[in-house]
Amino acid sequence: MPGKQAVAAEETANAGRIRRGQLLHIVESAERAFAEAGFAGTTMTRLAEAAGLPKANLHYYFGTKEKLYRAVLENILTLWLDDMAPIVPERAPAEALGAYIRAKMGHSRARPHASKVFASEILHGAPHLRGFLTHELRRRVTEKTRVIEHWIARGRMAKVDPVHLFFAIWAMTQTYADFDVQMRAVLGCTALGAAEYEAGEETVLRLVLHGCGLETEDTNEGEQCPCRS
Amino acid sequence: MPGKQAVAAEETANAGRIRRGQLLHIVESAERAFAEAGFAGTTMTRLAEAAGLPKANLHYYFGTKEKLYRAVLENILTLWLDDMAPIVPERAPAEALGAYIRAKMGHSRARPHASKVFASEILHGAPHLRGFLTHELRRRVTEKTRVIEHWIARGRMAKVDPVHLFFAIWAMTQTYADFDVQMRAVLGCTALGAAEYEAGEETVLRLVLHGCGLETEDTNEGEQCPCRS
DNA sequence: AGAGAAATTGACTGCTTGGTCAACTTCTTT
DNA sequence: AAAGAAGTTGACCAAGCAGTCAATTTCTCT
Repeated sequence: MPGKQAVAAEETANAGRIRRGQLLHIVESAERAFAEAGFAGTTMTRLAEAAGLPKANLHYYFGTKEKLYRAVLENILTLWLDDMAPIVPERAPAEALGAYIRAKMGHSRARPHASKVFASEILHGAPHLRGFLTHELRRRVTEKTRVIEHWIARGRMAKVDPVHLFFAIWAMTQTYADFDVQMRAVLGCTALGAAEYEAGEETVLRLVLHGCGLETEDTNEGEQCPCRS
Repeated sequence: MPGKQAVAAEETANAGRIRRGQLLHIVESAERAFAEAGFAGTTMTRLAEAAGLPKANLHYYFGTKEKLYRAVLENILTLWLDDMAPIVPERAPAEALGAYIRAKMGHSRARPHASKVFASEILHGAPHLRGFLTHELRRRVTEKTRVIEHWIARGRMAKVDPVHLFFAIWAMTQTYADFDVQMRAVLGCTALGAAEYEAGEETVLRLVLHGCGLETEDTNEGEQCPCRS
């Protein structure tokens, strides 16, 4: 029996081994390709080149370009929601918002292609993400909004519109992935390095924390910031 | 002679009257169409429909889809730079930055399609805007950066990285045009109205002004904010 | 009014696109 | 080892694409 079980387990572990590997490989290379040109601007031939496979092989696994694109999007969405985890009522507002901003900036740096695919999708009307936006995201934002309202009610941070605060944080953090070309042009550098990301993170932290009437960690030269209007 | 001049003037005013009108009409309707689907996602047939003209007529005026797209982009770029006009050393930082933010928010509301076309272009590597970014925009940012450094040196505002401050302002203001679909989904409304734009503007003003150690206008319940770390 | 320039447009074309398919190879299981 | 399942692939196709063109109408100026 144990032998048979082991064999069965080995079977299931083996079954679809190649499949799983190829699915992941194709989705990952497609993320990069879609980020460069968007859904409409990316051809199946280009996606095949990016994966180093013949076009027909991609169709074997995903059927259509649209289904491959959806797979790429879905791979990205989890990241999006998980970043919000630090925002819980028990934590101090400055600490929670700081952790959130750091997580978002980290993702902008580590997964710029994911951010670009997401941005391009929303920019063009989010035809493949309506459900995610109006259900999963909306629910999560409502939930986290209540945490912020709780902090405000307790006088732990300034009175700021929580939803617009999220819009601001999303915009400021994602811009480091989405608009990197513009930043590189303005800064006159060929790539955004650690220095630029650190300066960006510091700026975003400063604007958000001071805007919420909270002190920044790197400038605690004494007492708490009294901006509580 | 004066008669001949008048006639000549009338001639030049008349010559190309239809041309000018059609060029403008096509560029304006194309802006909307390109905003919806990006350069690659917008077909000449779609652009023709948007303008209410046959496809061949668009080719008569612009030659190629790419030239029409460039015309749309160039129409947008002037807006971009002109918004920065309020930022001059003579003005008070809070007033100047406030005016800049209001101008940018105003454009996001009045010309959302322009913002989306610009965003889509940069998102996909800015193949048609390299020159603008590395020359005109870079020069302008460097110039305005000096104004902010001047304010900081005089102790008129907190020490904030001026370039990243611009990145933050661009991101927060343009997101109201570019990501409106996401906002509408999260807010559960069908269109962003005056209320949403006012709440957004207030939030952006708050974050930027408090982040720069400047008081907000709507909350001057006494003295200046002492955040000057 | 008339002649030449400017503008309009339906019909067309060569090419690229997403997607199919049948022949083939490689794995997995017994 | 053998057979069936899973994976691979070059050749192919219909549809849609940007762009052309010649015939026609409308405009402008004298």
